[in-house]
This record gives sequence, structure tokens and C-alpha cells, in this order.
Amino acid sequence: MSNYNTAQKEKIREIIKKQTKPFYPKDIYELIDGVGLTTIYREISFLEEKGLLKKTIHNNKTQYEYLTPCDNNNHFYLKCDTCGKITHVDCNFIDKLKKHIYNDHLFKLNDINLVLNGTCDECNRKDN
Amino acid sequence: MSNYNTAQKEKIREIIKKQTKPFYPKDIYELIDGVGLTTIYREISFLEEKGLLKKTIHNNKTQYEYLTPCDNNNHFYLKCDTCGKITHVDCNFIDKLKKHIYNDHLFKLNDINLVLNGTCDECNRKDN
DNA sequence: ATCAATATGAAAATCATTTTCATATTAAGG
DNA sequence: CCTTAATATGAAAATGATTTTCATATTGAT
Repeated sequence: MSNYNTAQKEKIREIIKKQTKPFYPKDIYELIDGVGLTTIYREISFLEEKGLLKKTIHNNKTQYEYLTPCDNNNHFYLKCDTCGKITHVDCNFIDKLKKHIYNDHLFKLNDINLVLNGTCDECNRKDN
Repeated sequence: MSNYNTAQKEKIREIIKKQTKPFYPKDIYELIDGVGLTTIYREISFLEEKGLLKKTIHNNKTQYEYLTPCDNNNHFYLKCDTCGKITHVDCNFIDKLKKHIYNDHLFKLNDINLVLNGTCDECNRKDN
């Protein structure tokens, strides 16, 4: 077999599933007792490759967000540059965008990695 | 005065203006003789703040691209995840996207930082 | 139980970026 | 031209996230 189940992995997944905001590996490390940081890095990378975590860069660090899986292609992410929060959007406007970019600009947008940066409503209110 | 002109800065700007592809600070360092890496980091940060360089993350490193300035708000960037190349696009489709995101998703897209990831035509052909 | 495959984690290594600080250069005024 | 205070430079050290190493521990199939 190529992937053993261990108590450490269980703990990590349990904590990660509870996260509603983006987090850094170190955040998870501080939430769990008795699991090494190396193991957390390893499991997070594994979960990211499996598509359960969305990876972005925030403050020059690798930030992850737990995402509920989605089976269609009409989705993209809105990432707030201020607070780091990622909003998962399921909306068919994205089709128009994709087609436009492909037809007019010869560029193929990446479904998995379509992140639009900006400011979320909450942070927008705070700024004003 | 708050910013002296020096031979080092001249050299750095000269080289950067010639770049047509994205680069890392170290690339510039290797193209110039007799300028320290620290100085290159400093000047690159300065130029980025002035809006002459577009900053993105590629391979977990800070990557920059020299951009010709643009005065309207109809522009965005297409970034190829494979080769790192950034294409500057000036096109009013972006207005529709901004309005849709703002009206339907309460999210304000960032003009300066609107980067769409995907695959450029060149890399797309290579893959197939 | 046995044991080969796999996992763990402390410590060391890596590597981009930033900070420190002694020294050098700049530009403005005399 | 000098002087000088403001600013710039860069080598070396510090930082900090992430990865690698490797000795030890755990897993799961037989």
C-alpha cells in the first residue's frame, strides 16, 4: 500500500475540516498537540494535490483554504487581498469570460486556479 | 533630496527596460557587473511601487515583469502558469466582469492587481 | 507474531529576502 | 572646487518559511 493511515493524519484532517478561513501550516501546528510541523507540511501538500485545499500566496507565505468540492466548471475564487479570505463562487458568468479570453486573447484560463483578487465587502466597509 | 541618482541605479534600470520576459531579482544581478544584490532588491522594490514593474509569485519566488504604463482602467493581466509570462491586455470586456462581480458577488476587483492565471497559446501548443 | 513498506519528527540544510552597519557617494551651499 | 549632511551601497549576518535527512517508530499484510 502506498499511504498508511495514522493518528497524526487523522488529527490534521479533523482540524483542517473545521477551518472556515485561510490558514498557514503553522496555524494548524499550533492547534494540534503532538504532531510535528514536518508532518503537517506533508499532509497539507498531500491534501492540496488531492484538490481538498486551495493554495494561494498571502504575505509571502503559502496559505491554504479548505474547500468543499465542486463538480462543475462554473466556479472561480474571489480572494480578498486585505484579509486573505477566499470566496468560492459558482456562477456561469465565468463561461463568458473564459470564451472571451480564449477567442479574443488566445489564452486558456485555468479552471482550478482562477482566482480574482480584490477587496471583499467586509474589508471594503472597514476602509471607508 | 530623498533619492540620489547613482551609477548602480542607472545600470539596473537600463537592464530592466530591456526585459521582455518576467525575471527574478537574481537574474538582473547576474546580468550586471559590479552591483550588489541588495541594491538590486532595493531598486526593484522602488520601481514596483512606482508601478513600472508588475509583481507576481512564480515557483515560490517573487517575479517581476517590466510593463509599459497604461492610463485607462480597461486593463488586466494574463499570467501563464507554465512559463510565467505576463500578457498585458487592454480590453473593455473587463468592465462587464467588474460590474458583474461587484453587483452579484459584493466584491470589488482590484484594477492594479487583476491577474488571470492560465496557459498561454505558446505553452498550450507545446502541451498538445 | 514477523517484517518490509511507510510514516514521523527533530535537527540540519536550503534559499529567497531583509536587516545591519561601516564605508562610500551624492548634491547643494559656501 | 571644498565641506558636509543626507543618502546609497554592499558584504555579512539575520530571518523565516519550507524542505531534506535520517534514525526511529508505526502500519498492515501474510
